[in-house]
Amino acid sequence: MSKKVSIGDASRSCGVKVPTIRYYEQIGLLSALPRTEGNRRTFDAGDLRRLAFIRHARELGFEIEAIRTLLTLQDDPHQPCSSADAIARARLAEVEQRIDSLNALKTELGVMIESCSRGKVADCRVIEVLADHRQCTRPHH
Amino acid sequence: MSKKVSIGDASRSCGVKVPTIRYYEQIGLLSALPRTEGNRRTFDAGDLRRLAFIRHARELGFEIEAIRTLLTLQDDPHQPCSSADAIARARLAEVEQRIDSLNALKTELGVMIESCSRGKVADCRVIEVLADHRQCTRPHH
DNA sequence: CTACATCCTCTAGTCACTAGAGGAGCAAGG
DNA sequence: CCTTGCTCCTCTAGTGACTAGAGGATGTAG
Repeated sequence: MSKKVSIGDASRSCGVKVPTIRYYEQIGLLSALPRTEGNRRTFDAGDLRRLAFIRHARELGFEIEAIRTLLTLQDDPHQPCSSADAIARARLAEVEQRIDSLNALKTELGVMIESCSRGKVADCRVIEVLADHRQCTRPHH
Repeated sequence: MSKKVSIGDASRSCGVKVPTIRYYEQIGLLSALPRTEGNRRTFDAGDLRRLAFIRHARELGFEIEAIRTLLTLQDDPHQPCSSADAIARARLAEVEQRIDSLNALKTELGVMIESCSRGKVADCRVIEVLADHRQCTRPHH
């Protein structure tokens, strides 16, 4: 009934590389896809939605195991969504921490580059700052 | 002459795990460390500096190969420091990009969590947003 | 002298893919 | 019908930067 597409089409329409799709099937993130007579995988609209879901979640930095949980939740819409909420919150916390440390790093790199005299390595602040942790602008790590 | 310390002491003083130190030696990031009669690695002040340099650079997100380049620059202070500068600049650009995309992500996760009705999965915005890319607050990816 | 901590080497596992070999299916042009 | 060339298949191995564990040797404190 519904249109079936090839792995190449699925790849193009969802923006997930062909080998990655096969990998997702292999690890059971996509359930075993039906094959044509010639042993080629076929994707229906549901498979494509699932694949797009995975892609989007990966882009947001969710780990495969977290996505696996989200997918099982999605498969049973009568469960309370607190698990999904918890996963998203944990991810948010991670992201916020990462942003903080990247900001500290940005400052530090900026200082390093600014103060590089562009002469010889002997005077190079990039090397110097890396060599001596105490020169960090902030004791962030 | 200079005090020699064990791998455990080096680990504690530099904040790099013991197996990681051995790994760095194995890949040639630390040159082969002298051994005691009992075949134990010994670290002098120079080795510790080098290790601290590596640790710091890793914390700043430099890749091993970039660090290898930085270390060879450090070993020959008469070279121009433009390579070190270029590495740092490239890294800064990466960091800035990463911060931008994490900020976009943070917004998105925030919206997802905010609007989760904390009911059943059927109504859960976390799942819904992940399932449908078009609901993203910004078309950042 | 006996615990026990620390060290050694070596292999294999992690995560999420990515690359490549070697071969089969399929659609279009000649 | 045949060839060209694309897509697809499976399988194995490689990536980066470690981490875990087995199995054994060495060093140190009581």
